[in-house]
Amino acid sequence: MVLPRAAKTQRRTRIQEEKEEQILEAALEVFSANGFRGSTIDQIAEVAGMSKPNLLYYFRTKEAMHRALIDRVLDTWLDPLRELDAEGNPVAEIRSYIRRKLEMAREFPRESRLFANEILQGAPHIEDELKGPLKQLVDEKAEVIRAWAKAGKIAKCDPYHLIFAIWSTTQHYADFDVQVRAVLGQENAGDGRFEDAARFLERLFVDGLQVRE
Amino acid sequence: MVLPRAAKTQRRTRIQEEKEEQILEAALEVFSANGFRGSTIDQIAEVAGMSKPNLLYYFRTKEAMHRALIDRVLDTWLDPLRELDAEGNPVAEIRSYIRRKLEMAREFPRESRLFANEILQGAPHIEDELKGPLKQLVDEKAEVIRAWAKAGKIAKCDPYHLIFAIWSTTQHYADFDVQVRAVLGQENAGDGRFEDAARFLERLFVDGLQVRE
DNA sequence: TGTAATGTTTACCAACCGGTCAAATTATCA
DNA sequence: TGATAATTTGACCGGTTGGTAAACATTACA
Repeated sequence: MVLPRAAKTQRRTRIQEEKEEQILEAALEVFSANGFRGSTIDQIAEVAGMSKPNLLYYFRTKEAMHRALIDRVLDTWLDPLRELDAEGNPVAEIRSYIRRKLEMAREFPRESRLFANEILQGAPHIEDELKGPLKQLVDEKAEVIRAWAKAGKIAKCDPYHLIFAIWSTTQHYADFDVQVRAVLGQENAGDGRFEDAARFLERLFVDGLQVRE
Repeated sequence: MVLPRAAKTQRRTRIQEEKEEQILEAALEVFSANGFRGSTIDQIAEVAGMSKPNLLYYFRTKEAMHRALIDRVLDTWLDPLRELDAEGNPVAEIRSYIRRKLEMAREFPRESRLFANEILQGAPHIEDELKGPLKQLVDEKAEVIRAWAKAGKIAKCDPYHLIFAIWSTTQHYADFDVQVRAVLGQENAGDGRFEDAARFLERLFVDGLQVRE
C-alpha cells in the first residue's frame, strides 16, 4: 500500500501511536499560541522534531491536525462541568466547579487558549461542537442550577449567565495571562495569583461585594 | 515629493484624512476577526475598497496599520475605568462601571476582539501599553477600591482580581459571542442576552449567590 | 532471511503574501 | 491654465506556505 494513513489501517502501529502523540503535542503548543491561520505546518513540524512531509504523512492537512487536536481536548475540557452534581450541596458544588475550572486554567492554559483562539475568530472549525455537545451539556447543568434556585438553595439567577461568568473569570487567567501578569507586575510573578484569584472568586460568587455582618 | 507620507507632511490633506479613516475602519474589521498574523493586507484593502499599493501609500507596513489602530482604540477602551470615581458611592460606582463595560462589549465588539486577539497571542505588539499606561491606570483605581474596602464601604476583596473579574465577565459577551449565541440558542438571538447579562452581573457582583432575606 | 508494508527524506510546485517601483492619473493652487 | 504635488494603478519580486511526488530507508512478520 502506498498511503496507509492511520485512518485507513485497521490497527495502529506503535510508531503511529508515538508520532501522532508528538504531533498533537506540538500542534497544541503552536495552535494555542498563534491561532489556526497564524500557525504554520513548518512550525509544528519543528516543535514535533520531524520534517514537514513526515508530519503530513500522519495528518494529511493542517485542518486534519487541528480537528484531531480539538476532538482530543474538548472532552477533557468539559469534564469540570460534567462533574457538577445535582445531588450535592448547591453552594459547595458551584464553589468546587469554580475551583476545578481555575485549576484547569493553571494546568492547561494551552488548551484554554486553543479554544479561545478558535471562538474569538468565529469558531469556524468547531461550530458543530458548540451547538451540539456543548449546548447540550450546558442546557442540562443549567437546569440543575435553575432547580437549586427554585428550591431556594441559592439566589435566583440566570443559570446560563452564571455559567458564562464562571467560564470567563476562570479562563481569563489562562487566556489573558500576559495582561494579568503585566498588570500585577513582576513582584507577583509566581503562581500566587492563582491562589489570590481562587480566594477572590469564591468570595465573589458566594457573597458578592455587599458588606454583611 | 515622491513619498509625502502622512507622518512627514505638515498638514494632512482632506483625502489623507478620509482614506486613513477608511483604512483603519477596514483594519479594525479584519484584524479583530482574524488577528494580526491571520489578516492580510489584501483583505483589508478589499474591505477598504482600494488597491493594496494604494493602501500601502498611507501605511507603509501592516505593522504600522496595526499600531495606528491600537493607538486610536486603546484610549476609548480604557475610558470606562477612568470614569470610576473615588468620590462616588462605591457600590453604585462599581455597578455603573460594569454597566459601561458591558455597553462597550455590545457596541464595540470588534475593538474588544482586537485586544483579545492580541493579548491571547502574547501581546507582541502592545506589551509596552500593558506594562505602562494600562498598569498605571489599574494601579490607581485598585487603590481607590482598596480604600473603599478599608473604609467598610464594600466587602474586603483583592481590587485587582475584582477588576479582572469585571473585565472578563463583560468582555466575554464580545469576545466569545459565537459561543454565547450557540449555547443560548437562536431563540435568544436578539440583544436580549445583554440585558439578561446586565441583570445577572449586577446581582452577582453586588449580592453574590448566597440566599439572603 | 526475504519481502511487503510502513515510515522518512529530498526536491519540488503553485498559490499567497508583504512590499516595491515606475508610470499614469488626479487634485491643488499660484 | 499650467506646473507641481498628491494619489492611484498594474506589473512585479522574493520569501513563505500548504501540500505533492517519488525515491529511499526501516520495520514487521511469514
